[in-house]
Amino acid sequence: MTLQDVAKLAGVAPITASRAINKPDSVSAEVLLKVQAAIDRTGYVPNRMAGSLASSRSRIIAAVVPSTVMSVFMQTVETLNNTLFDAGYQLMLGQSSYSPEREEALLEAVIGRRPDGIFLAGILQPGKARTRLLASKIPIVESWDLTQTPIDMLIGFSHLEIGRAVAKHLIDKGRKRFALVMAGDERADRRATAFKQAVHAAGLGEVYVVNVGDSRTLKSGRDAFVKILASCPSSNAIDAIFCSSDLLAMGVVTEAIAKGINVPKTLSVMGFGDVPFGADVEPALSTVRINGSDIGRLAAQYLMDKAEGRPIDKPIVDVGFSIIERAST
Amino acid sequence: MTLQDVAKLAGVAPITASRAINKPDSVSAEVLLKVQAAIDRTGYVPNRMAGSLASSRSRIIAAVVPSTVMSVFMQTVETLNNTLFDAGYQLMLGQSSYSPEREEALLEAVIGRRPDGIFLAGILQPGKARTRLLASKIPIVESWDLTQTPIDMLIGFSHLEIGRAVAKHLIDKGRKRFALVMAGDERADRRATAFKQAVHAAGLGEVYVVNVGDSRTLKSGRDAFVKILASCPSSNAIDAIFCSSDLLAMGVVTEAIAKGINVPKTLSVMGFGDVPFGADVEPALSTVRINGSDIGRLAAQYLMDKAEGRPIDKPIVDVGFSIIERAST
DNA sequence: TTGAAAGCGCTAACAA
DNA sequence: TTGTTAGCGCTTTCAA
Repeated sequence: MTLQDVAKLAGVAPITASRAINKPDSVSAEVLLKVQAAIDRTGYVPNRMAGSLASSRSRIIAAVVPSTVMSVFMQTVETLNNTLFDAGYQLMLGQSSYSPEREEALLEAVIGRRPDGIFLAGILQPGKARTRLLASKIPIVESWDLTQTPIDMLIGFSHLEIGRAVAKHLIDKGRKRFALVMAGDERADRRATAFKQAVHAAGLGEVYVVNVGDSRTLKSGRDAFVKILASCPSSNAIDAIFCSSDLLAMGVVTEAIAKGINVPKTLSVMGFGDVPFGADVEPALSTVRINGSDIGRLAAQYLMDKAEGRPIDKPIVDVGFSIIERAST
Repeated sequence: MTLQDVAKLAGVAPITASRAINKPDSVSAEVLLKVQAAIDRTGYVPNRMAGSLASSRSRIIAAVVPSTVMSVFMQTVETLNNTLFDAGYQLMLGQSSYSPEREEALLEAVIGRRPDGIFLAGILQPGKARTRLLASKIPIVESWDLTQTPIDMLIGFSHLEIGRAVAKHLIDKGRKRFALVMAGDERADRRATAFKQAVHAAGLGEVYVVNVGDSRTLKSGRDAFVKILASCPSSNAIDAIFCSSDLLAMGVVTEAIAKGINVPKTLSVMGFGDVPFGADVEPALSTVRINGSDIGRLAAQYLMDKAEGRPIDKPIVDVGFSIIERAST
């Protein structure tokens, strides 16, 4: 079943059938009816692959994320996908699994598909992939971070500001002894750095840091808190912990409660990411909220606008964040 | 940059350059070197869209899931995606948002892309989309359920058996008064039905059911438990609850603890899906584990095998499930 | 092992 | 409003 067949059945030229399908307004009512009838009779589904090749417009957007299971990026991807689909686009999804090599291979494969746009969770460091992407002229949105030199467009927020804001929040609560529980993640490192600076600027002591590596689980949060308890003298106990994800924070809270430590009376715990159920656990988790849906929606809009030749008036957007104060602080 | 350009630069015919790229073994070492050099010099990335059209092999697999955020299907999708990528395939991801209309539109769009295979989270009910899919001859894996009449291939497990197994587990623990907390989901309904039958067969009383509709959140679990408390006389209180997802179960547990009810002493709670952190909350959550990764890996294998013309010797596979007993029961 | 010719199924550009 | 022609960038088929 090809457009040819449908056109023949409808008694029109292939291009007329094509127009009836893609730009129904540009065709007479009579033709529209005949083509529609032919399609219904044959069950014809246009081959978008061929259409893409002929028009150099694939109507595919690729998204590259580090991971998809329990990932803070998925809300963004979901909204991105839904927004794109409603506009006639499809999403190709790639996972880099936090590996730069894999990310590079992924990007190479992605370029081969000639997508009309690429969404990146994060900012791409200089390297072969970045050079390729730059050369490809494909519209690109980097995200979840800020930089003066994006490849193309950028929709993010400042991790430094977050570190400072969280420190301020905890200091305002009267906390004095801080710890950080962090996954091995460059963005988390920057939040941590800003957090430490703010703590020092307030004249408060050393910040104790636990790095959980690539293990972003609730269990790691529990383990990290055990480590903190073991390492810090109870005479001068940690009274506030900022974690690089909500799941880690929930682990810390779980372990603290299991050890009979009151959250938030004795210990404040703060997460990052605002998982959907953070408000409903006991105690409800204070956290940093990023509006992932906003990023997804805006990214879809930007990518489609650029692909369709519309101008982007603000290619770098800071969507900000909110400190969500709940029971855990 | 096209294959033409690269071929000209290398001093060979386009088809020879194509072979150097795709079947390096079928080409002399000398040619390989020249083509490789030309590619390196130009930064050429083959246009897979054109290749797909010419060869009728897109090396794209489409996956359709109800949702992606906090969804039990994501482990499957992640493994599916990784397995495919390692074999040179890309994944297109569609979300039906639990809407049959959207699913139908999605499937239509998917067919238009001429994927080499389609993965469906769940079983497709008879209807227009199913007919289309059947007619398209595209390899298809349905999943997460069992049926005698799949569209093509099937990798799943029995929801009836799960309902029975969970009932047995709770009855064996000496529980007598049961409730179900269920999202509006046909598969959950079947688990519920089998659960109720097993309870009745054991001579135990009516099962109290709370339907939370489309709200699969921890909050809904909490609300459901409030409802159960309000509706069931304390003289004959519910002592075991089976939930249609782990998140709902955690909500029930959270609310129970908040109300001073001991889990599991006074109340047993069982989830479904085995979220990654279920083992690490307090109390650890008993649940039904589906090996999502196995499903994803096998689905990728089946889809690629069929796409590449290899025979499938067992097109219907029951991957089973495990009852994971933890502290909450 | 290499190449020439033809064509995958569609749409852009132009003409009627 | 409709049609003709040419071609998107690659691979298949067949021949050398």
